[in-house]
Amino acid sequence: MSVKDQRRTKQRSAIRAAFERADRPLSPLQVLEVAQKSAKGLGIATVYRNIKSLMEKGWLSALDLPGAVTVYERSGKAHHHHFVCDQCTRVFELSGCPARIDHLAGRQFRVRRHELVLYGTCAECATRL
Amino acid sequence: MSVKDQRRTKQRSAIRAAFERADRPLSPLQVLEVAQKSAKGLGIATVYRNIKSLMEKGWLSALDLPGAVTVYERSGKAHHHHFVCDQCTRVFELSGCPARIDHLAGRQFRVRRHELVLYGTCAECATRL
DNA sequence: ATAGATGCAAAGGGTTTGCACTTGA
DNA sequence: TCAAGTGCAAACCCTTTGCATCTAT
Repeated sequence: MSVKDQRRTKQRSAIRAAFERADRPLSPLQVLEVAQKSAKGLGIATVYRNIKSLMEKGWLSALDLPGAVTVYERSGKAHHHHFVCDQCTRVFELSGCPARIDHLAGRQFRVRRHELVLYGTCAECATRL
Repeated sequence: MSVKDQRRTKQRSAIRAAFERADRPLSPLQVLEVAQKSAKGLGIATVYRNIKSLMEKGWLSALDLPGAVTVYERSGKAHHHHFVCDQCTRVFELSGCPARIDHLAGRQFRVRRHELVLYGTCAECATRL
């Protein structure tokens, strides 16, 4: 019974560090790129396996945005929404939430949560275009 | 250079008919199943190709909800959002759109569009529970 | 020593594409 | 006739899995 032993490996540390240092949600591929800098030879399968276990531990939350691959971020943040850049596909966190957003649904619906995603061009890509 | 000729084929008719008769958005696989009844031998590739061309013609719109495969519905509706019932998974259309929703993103982002999905329980399921 | 962790490559889903054949106009 | 359209299978992209090897403990 009991929790599976979790060994301390450099791959695991590098993956967690990638999320801890990121200021935005990361895709598995983005995690791989960042983590490979400190864990040579790291494979994508290990990234997926670790993301899965970090999800199960509740350390990570998945963001399944329309039109983009699933990205992951550390759990426990305040309610917020996201901006997706159409050019570089990076996902940014936005703070705040429009008031009364749940009122859009009529009285016949009981709203429990919502997802809001803004799409467009980020500052960096706007400069490049 | 002109618009490509569009021939009338039984496959194309069957695919369009599937959408015309459906009372809800359909996935490519669901379209295949329905359309094969009137177009024997219809292949999934043809479904994808026709969906793509119907999208380009503006006849179809994609509904890319988080956590589900992309489904398609006939276009022509005004800008709207959706409510997804957690119990029955049906998707309902909502009318209207919160003012200033795009202002959530700071000045460094150029917002071009947005997606808003409300989740909860629909009236029917609320009664049943 | 030994079970957990990893890397690689192959396998899986869903979607797209190359190609030769079919068919509408 | 002959290019648009189609079916099939292979290719792709992202994610998962099998397996032999490696390694933290």
